[in-house]
Amino acid sequence: MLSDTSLHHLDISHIRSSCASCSLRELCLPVGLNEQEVQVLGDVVSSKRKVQRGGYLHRTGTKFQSLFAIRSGFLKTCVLEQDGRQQVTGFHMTGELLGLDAISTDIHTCDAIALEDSEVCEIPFAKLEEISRTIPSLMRHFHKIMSREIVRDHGVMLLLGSMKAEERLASFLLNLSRRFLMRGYSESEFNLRMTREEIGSYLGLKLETVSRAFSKLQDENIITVDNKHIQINDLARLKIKMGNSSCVT
Amino acid sequence: MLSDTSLHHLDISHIRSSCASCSLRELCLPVGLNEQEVQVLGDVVSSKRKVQRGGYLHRTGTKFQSLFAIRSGFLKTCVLEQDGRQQVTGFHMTGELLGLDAISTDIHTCDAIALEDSEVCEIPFAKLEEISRTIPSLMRHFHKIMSREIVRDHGVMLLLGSMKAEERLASFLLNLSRRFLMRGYSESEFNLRMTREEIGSYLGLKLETVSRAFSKLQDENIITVDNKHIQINDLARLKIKMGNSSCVT
DNA sequence: TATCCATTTTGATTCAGATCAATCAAAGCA
DNA sequence: TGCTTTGATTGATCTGAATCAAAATGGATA
Repeated sequence: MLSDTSLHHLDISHIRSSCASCSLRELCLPVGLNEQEVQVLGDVVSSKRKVQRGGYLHRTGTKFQSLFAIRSGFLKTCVLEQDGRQQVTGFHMTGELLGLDAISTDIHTCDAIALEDSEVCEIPFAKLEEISRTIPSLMRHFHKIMSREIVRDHGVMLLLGSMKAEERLASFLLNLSRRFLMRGYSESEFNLRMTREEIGSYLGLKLETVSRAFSKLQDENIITVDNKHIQINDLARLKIKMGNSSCVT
Repeated sequence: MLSDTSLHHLDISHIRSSCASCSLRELCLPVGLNEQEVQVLGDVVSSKRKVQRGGYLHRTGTKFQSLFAIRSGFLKTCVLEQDGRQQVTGFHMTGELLGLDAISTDIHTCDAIALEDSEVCEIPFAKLEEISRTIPSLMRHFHKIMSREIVRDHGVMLLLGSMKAEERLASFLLNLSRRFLMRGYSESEFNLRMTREEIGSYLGLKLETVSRAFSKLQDENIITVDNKHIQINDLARLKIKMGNSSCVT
């Protein structure tokens, strides 16, 4: 259902970075590059930037210059309408690439806000396009990342268009679980970085509904909730929750 | 709100195509290329393909080879879950590019089905990547198209996550209206190519709700509905319908 | 430590949209 | 020409989530 933008499941352990300002190893871009190519890429990834919890990485309407690769931390992206309506379009963690939406018009179409102190590498997009001409595998990889974002969004559309509250939450938790696992963390126990309201915005639900769905899953002993701390007790049953509204008793 | 994938609002009238099999002029790709570059691109756009109404352009799970640029006609794309749940992810018309989701894994992640007899140009993706290395403006443009698709999807997410039935339908109609206008057709009068059920699937509503929303807008004299034929009587009021659930009486 | 504010949980009530069902219209076909 | 199928409309009823409201919890800070 929900997938994500990074390619961390690919093996990048063989890559050594020679970039001074920013360890390329941790980025999602250098997959499959040789030593020399990584060096070229290193020159592109110009600078490291820190964003405090609550701070903006970029704002809607501002000029687009660079993509941002998350080195550490946790961010949300959200779009807002003129009438004040707001929607969280994604939660983003280490290794993922932000700013892809802005390529279209050279203007950022969403806000990116840190949900905890975060660190990103800035990747000037013009330079990235430039060198991707000489490194086909980099270009290829970049296209896959963009495409993956489209696939992810289609998954969210399916979720928003056809799932019930509890299914949406199950889907959301399983998505987080898998992404934590891919990064070497526990898949069954983690801390949420976002509020119930932010989860609700992402899932198209009100915060009270999110809270009730948490409580319901806890009552069924599928998860244990302690405020932001989540323990998944029964991954299998959580998966069942996600995908069978139509055939459940 | 809902945007689309093409770049037809850009002026491409100066472009003359020398491609035998397929008039490039109508595609979304050759924007801003010179004569010689268009010729190079022409060699890439290998073949024209017809898809009958109801026929598949591509199916979920099949190997990805090519993007498809729509020359004429109207198609829908839809994703489906193992449990049979289905969701229309988009409606696509002349000049738009299909298949972007498949770049990610080299496998199509959605079905593309013609809603009327359609014609597409097949663009082998490997070749497109190849020549985009030598034509920077083409690469640039391709990136913008992908990014635009992401922005479009975010718009749909906002719609599905926070709009009421009537607002969703208004947004949908306005989106179609604008796209018809861009292609030189009437913005106030057109025929829908899809059923109420398909509209419902796209908008996260049941077909009865779509039908009721049509009737409601008609009762208010904002549109006139005759089965698939839609006349927009008051574009301004339709726009108001779209964006003010929170502040309306 | 006490206070304040944000967040979360839970309950009661309401409502928009789903569901169930009937009717109607148009299109294809024997 | 009647028959069947598909799609659209409309009505009645039901239900899941929103809304309104209150209480509980937690974290930050003076």
